[in-house]
Amino acid sequence: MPELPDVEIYRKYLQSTAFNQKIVKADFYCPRILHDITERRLQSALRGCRFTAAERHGKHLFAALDDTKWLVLHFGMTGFLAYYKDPDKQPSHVCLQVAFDNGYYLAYDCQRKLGQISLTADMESYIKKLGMGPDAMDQELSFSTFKDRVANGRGMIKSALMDQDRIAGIGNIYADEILFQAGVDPKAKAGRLDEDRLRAIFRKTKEVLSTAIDRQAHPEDFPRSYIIPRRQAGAACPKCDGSIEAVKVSGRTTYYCPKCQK
DNA sequence: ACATTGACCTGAGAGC
DNA sequence: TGCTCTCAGGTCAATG
Repeated sequence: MPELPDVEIYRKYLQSTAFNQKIVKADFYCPRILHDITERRLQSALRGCRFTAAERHGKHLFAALDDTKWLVLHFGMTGFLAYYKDPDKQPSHVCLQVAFDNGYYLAYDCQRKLGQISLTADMESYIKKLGMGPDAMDQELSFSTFKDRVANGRGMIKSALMDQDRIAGIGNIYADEILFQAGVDPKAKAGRLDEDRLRAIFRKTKEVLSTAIDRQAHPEDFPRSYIIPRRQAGAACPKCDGSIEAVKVSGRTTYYCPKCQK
């Protein structure tokens, strides 16, 4: 689930729930999710601290601990956050549970355990180390930077959009939506697209992602012209009288309308 | 340089 | 009802 819009919603959720409360305890339930850090070190980094800020870069969430270090959360395919007081509200695949002094808990839940939890003193260098490109929603991201990063190579445009090293934050389903809204064939060669199509993709990237954030990433609340709520082969295209087809692009199932996307 | 495949994990849903 | 099969919104490494 968690692509840029979902992680942005988690960021706001964290901000509006767990901020500025003292952490009294942290419990870990799946060691494999820890990345380059031991349970002990993370435990001692968390205890006694408060979450004081939350930033997002691509699909990564950075939660500041007393403004001195960052808890880094990546959600894999199935991760999410939950804040609750009643232990009955605890979700079923908790990997990390933080207890606060007000009696509430914050859980990082990840059913398939494909996410990662880490710690860093410096967010910028962490991002750099991972080789991530600029965030897709970064206000500073200009068309020319976007073009330089995305419109090169012989690969397909959908793969380029999903490549976190080029632009961070776009995953399988939002790549499909962006290309559907831009009217571009997901298999088109990234390096062969003309200026107009690239501009359309750039514009739709911002538009689709911000629309998704506004709608809380609930597909049922997306505009009627969106393809995301209709991700099945044979579904009616929301823009023409054709129908949606499923194909594989870089191994990922891709839904698109062959009539609208050339 | 790029596409493809399989691996990492677990569970939901389809089909029988 | 229960079994088996396929698939899932992410990423990485190995292979062609």
